[in-house]
Amino acid sequence: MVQAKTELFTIELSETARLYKALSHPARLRILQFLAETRACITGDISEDLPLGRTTVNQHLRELKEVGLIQGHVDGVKTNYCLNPEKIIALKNSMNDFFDSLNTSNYRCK
Amino acid sequence: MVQAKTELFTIELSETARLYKALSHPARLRILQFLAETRACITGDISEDLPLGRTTVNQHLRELKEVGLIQGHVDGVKTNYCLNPEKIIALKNSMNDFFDSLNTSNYRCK
DNA sequence: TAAATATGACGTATATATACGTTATTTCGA
DNA sequence: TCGAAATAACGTATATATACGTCATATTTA
Repeated sequence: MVQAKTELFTIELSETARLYKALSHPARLRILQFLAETRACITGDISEDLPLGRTTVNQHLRELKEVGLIQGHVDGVKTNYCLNPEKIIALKNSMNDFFDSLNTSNYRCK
Repeated sequence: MVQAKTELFTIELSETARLYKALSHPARLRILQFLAETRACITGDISEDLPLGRTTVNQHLRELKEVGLIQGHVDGVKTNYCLNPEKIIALKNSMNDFFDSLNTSNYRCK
């Protein structure tokens, strides 16, 4: 086996890393911004706003949904996507916690 | 071509995504914490602290160095690694800016 | 009811990431 | 000076990620 060593780390670290990974692609960041701007929770044709194919965008949406950052409500043929504010705030806090844990305030090298 | 569509997005978004990607692996998060704890800037044998081989750790270190989150000072045969506080703080701010830009305070779905 | 539309699921090709062995290089100490 | 020790560079195998075409399904609406 070459990978999957992710389990050898703290659950907390792994979970944090998983969230960062969800944000590690510009398309997904853009999708989040887009959903925030048009809080109308527009359908999957967010693809109109992106230089990517529909299926690709759908894939990114799925990834964001998997980590809970967005939600999708089926409405007939369409699917309304929207942010999950609670999760977003939780993520923000988690990030700040991590950075605070680094505590670089008095950090001195060497 | 199948990938490299990263260039089709804002430089800012791409850069932000690149930073998140640097944080998307538990080993790299752990390395940052380790460097923060033992602010002695211990050598590359950070590998002692990780369930990974030396070369793998070195690779992660290189990635962190590439985005500027850590620095490496050669000291004879050894290399002293340490955090780059400025960059870390900048990253933290960048993250908060991004999340603030989402402005979920009055977000309402649908 | 039939055709159009919107999606998600599935499959696939290519690019990256991850993990690590091996080798070359550099430096310190005997 | 020579060998040991610490690294970085390089190469490679496997796992994931990315992008997209195609197809099946479901919902409208004509």
